[in-house]
Amino acid sequence: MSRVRTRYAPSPTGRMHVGNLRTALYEYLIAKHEGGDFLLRIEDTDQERFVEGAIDIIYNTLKVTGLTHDEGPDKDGGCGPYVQSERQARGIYMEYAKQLIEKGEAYYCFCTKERLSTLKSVVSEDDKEIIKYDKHCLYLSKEEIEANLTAGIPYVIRQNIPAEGTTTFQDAIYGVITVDNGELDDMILMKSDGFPTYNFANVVDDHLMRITHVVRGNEYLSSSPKYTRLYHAFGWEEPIYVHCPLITNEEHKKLSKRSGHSSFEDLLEQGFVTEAIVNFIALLGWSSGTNEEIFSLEELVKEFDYHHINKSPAVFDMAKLKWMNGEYIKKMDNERYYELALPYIREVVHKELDLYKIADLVKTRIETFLDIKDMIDFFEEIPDYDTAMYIHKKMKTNEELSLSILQEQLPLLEGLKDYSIAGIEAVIMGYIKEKGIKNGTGLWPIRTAVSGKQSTPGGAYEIMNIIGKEESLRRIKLAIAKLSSR
RNA sequence: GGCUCAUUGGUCAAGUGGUCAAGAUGUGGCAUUCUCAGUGCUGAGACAGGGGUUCGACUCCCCUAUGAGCUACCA
Repeated sequence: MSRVRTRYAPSPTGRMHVGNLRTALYEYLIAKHEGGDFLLRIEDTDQERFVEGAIDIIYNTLKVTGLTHDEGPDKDGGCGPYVQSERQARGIYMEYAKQLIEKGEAYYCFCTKERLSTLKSVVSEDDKEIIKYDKHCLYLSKEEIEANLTAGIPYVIRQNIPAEGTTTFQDAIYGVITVDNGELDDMILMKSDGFPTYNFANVVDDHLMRITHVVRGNEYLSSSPKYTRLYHAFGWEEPIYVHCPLITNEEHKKLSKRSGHSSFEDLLEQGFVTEAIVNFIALLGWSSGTNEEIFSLEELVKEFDYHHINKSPAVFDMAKLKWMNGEYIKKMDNERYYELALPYIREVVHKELDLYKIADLVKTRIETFLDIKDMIDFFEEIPDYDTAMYIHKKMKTNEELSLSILQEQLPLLEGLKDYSIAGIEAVIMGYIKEKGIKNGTGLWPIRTAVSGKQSTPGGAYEIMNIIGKEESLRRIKLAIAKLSSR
């Protein structure tokens, strides 16, 4: 068997859609699982949609996710160029298109947009249109074609698909699929601007680059027969097709920009880490068959068997991604964690506090980095809270009791020299023991007083230690004032 | 409208003729804890419907329903 070669062939049109990223991931995994090659090819045949900077996004995404390509525009492996506009400039596509014309498998078409539009027919009020080319130009004589060509009339080259018969292809996931040729449109291979369409360039390049497994989203399933016909027309061996199930939003519709989390960049902005994103999308449409769900890229390479890819569409479930992200944050080594978390902490904490300690506190409690802000804002400034917060049935405490507890603890804390967590604990626990009250009864008022929050990351000791003695006392006195003037 | 594909708990999913139909996430409860988180235990929750085939169907076939994708000089 020949060496496995897969390719990621994105169009530089903007952000990295998670569906595309998953395709890239699967392509990488299929290749690496077999020790094969993973190539990058830029499909920039649509000049209209080209977005400046999009290529950088592609490179950067592959880099940060670890999907390292073996060949590509920046890594020549002998199949270059790896950018379709450059290949177009070399006349590669036109050359092959002409081969097809000679074989009668394609033909020049000089039809204008106007004529084409008369072919459209509106079937229902749902503006569903059937557009099928009528092969008008297929019947042009050689002389007419020559005349048109020399006259410089714009043309496209269309694939010639017979009206009769059927076309069958095989997909590794969906099995054997057969369609009537009558259903297939004579699709355009070469556009009037001299560029190939995706449909054509893709087939030509996949062959020239010796791609063995073509992985793509299942929105291409219905056009696959046309590609099959192209391979047959050339007499080329078809690659193994691996069509992946669609990724949808909560409404079960194709994930689009409107969902707000359709791209890799969106997710990064929303506080997700790359490993979690990769892990999560790997599981959208694929399962290892075991109960394991947390996989590093290396583990995925080892485990990935594309035959286990699912057929049905998968909903992109943010709740589960968040959970998984939290798992990754918890396991993250501190150096990287601080680097990622500190910027978010600095957004809300401007005082001279030990931000590392705050980071430690939230590390096991956040799911995304965006969770940090609301969790730690009280370190900067105590919020204006309601004294009702001191009423807690389970802690067996209320406003009166809290007031007296705070009043009694205040002098003890004022006299405390060692303001370490252990030092604070010793004083407060000493008080609680002496009074013979529940831990919660003694601690609830304090934690509330220094945080002004119902819930906080960490307990009273940790908070007091971080905000320091002076600020702790200020907040406790404030609490006493609040409770007294109730 | 036509074509193609799909259909196991809310979601991701295991499962390929005989299972009390895994697991995860989410969700309810209990316990532990100064709150939160976490951890432990525990609960509820699924084979779209109808016909076949078979001794026996989640698993195979057909129909229906529902959903999705495609139907561009976009990919």
